[in-house]
Amino acid sequence: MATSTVENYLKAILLRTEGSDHIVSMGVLAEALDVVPGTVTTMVKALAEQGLLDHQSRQGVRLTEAGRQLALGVLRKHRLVETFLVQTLKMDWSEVHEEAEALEHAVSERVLAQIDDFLGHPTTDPHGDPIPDVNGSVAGGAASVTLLNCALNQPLCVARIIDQSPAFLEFVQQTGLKPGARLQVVRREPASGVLHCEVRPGGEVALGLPEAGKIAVRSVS
Amino acid sequence: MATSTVENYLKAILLRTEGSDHIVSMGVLAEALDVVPGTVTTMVKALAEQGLLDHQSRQGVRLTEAGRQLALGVLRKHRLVETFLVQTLKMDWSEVHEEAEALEHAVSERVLAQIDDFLGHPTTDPHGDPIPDVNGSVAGGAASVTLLNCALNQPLCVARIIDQSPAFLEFVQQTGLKPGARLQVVRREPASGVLHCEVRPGGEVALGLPEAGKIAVRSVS
DNA sequence: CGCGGTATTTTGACTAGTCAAAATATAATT
DNA sequence: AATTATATTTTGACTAGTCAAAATACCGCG
Ligand SMILES: [Mn+2]
Ligand SMILES: [Mn+2]
Ligand SMILES: [Mn+2]
Ligand SMILES: [Mn+2]
Repeated sequence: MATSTVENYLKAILLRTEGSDHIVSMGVLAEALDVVPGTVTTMVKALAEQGLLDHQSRQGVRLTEAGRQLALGVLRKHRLVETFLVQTLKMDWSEVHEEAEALEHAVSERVLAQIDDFLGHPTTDPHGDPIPDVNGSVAGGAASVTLLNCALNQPLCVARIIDQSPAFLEFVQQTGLKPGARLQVVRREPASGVLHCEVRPGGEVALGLPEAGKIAVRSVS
Repeated sequence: MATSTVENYLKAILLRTEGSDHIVSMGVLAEALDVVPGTVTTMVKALAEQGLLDHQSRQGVRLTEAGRQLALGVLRKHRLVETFLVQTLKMDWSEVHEEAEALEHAVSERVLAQIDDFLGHPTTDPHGDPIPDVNGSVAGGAASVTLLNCALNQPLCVARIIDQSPAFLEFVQQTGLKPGARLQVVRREPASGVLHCEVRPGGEVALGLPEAGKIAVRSVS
C-alpha cells in the first residue's frame, strides 16, 4: 500500500496539473505540502523510481497514468468523506476539509463503497468540486465562468467555490453563497474594486474582485 | 499528538490489564502487536520516558493514569466507529474490527462527537463490549457469566462476544448468537466436549466447550 | 548449588521522511 | 558577457519504528 505521505504528494500534484498539462515545480509542491524544497526533490526521485511520476531535473514533475489513478482514488475518498461529514454528520462546512485530509488515508475501499451507497452516489462535494467515479473518471472541468466574467443581471447559480481557505469558506457560509444558491450580479466597479450581487434569499452582497473570481457560477434558465 | 503506533501500544496494554491489576509481559505485547520482542522493549522504554507507563525490567508494564486516559480515548474511538460502521453503514459485523483498527487513529474528537450524537450515545459496541464515555469511565466489567457456567434451561440473553477473531464472529453471525439474542442452554456433555443450546428464532446450536466460554450471557426475566 | 531453558534486553543495521545548509544550475539584469 | 538572483539539488544528520541475532538475566529442577 502507498503510505499517506505518498498519497498526499500525488494528490497535491494532481490538483495542480489536472486540466492544464502543466508541470509542477518543486517549490510549489514544497509550499503545498509544507516541507522544505530539498525534501520534495528527494521524495520525487523515489516516486519516479516507483513509476508514479515523471521528473525532469530542474523543471518539475507530472504524474504517470499509474500515479494519476492512485491520486484520483485519494481525491475520491477526500471528496466523498467531505460530503458525508456535511450531509450525514452535519458538520460545519468550513471544517470538513481538514478532517478529510486525515480520513482520506484511513478509509478503505470497502468503507468508501458503503459511504457512496449511503449518499446515493453524489457527483460533487460540498464545495461543488467533482467527485471522481470508481473508475477514475472526473466530470469534465466545466468552463470556468465566475462572478468576475459572467453576464450582468442574469439569473445564476453558484456551481463551485474555488478557494478552500477556512476564512473564505466562512464568509461564503455567512452570506449564503454556497453551491446551489441563486443570485445575479448587479454591477462591477473596477475603480473601487468591488462587485455587488443579489443573493436569492440573502440580499445584497459586496465582494472584492479577486474574491469574485473564486466563485464559479452557471447560468440558470 | 500521539502517533498511531503509540496509540496501538497503549490500547493493547489497556485491553490486557483492565480489571485485573495485571502487569503485561513483553512477549504478550509482541504477539498482540505483531512485532518482535526486542521492538517492544525499545518502544516501552520510550513510552515510560514519556510517562505513559511504568516498566519494571524483566517483569512487564502497567499504564500510568496518563497512559490509561489516552488508551481509553482510543478504545472509545474504536468502539464507536465499529458501532457506526455496523448500524449506519450496514457493514458486515465480522469485518468492522479491522476497519476500526485504522480509523481509530484518524477520527478527530470533533468527528467522534458527531458520530456519538448521531448514534444516540450508545454504551456498547456491536460485540457487546462497553464503550468508554467522554470522561474515560467504562461501565463496570459485569460478572462474566458465559454459556460454560450458567444455569441450564433458563432464559438467557447474549451480552458479549469475547473472542474477536473473524472466523468465530462469522460463526456467531450465522447461528444468530449475536448480542441481544435470546437462548437457553439445553445440556452440556463434558464427555464429548459439546454444548447444546436453543437459540430463539434460530433453533438448536451445538458448540465446543472452549467456544461456549467465549459467549457471555445475562439471565433475562 | 549448578545447569538448562525461556523471556528479555542489547546491539547494530535498516527504511521512510524530514531539515539545515552548502553546492549548483538556470534565469534575469545590468 | 558578466554578474546577480532564484530555484533546485546534494550532503550530512536526525527521528520513529522496526528486525536479526547475540548477550544477559531469571526461572525451576535435579
Ligand atoms: Mn477538501
Ligand atoms: Mn491527506
Ligand atoms: Mn474491535
Ligand atoms: Mn489501531
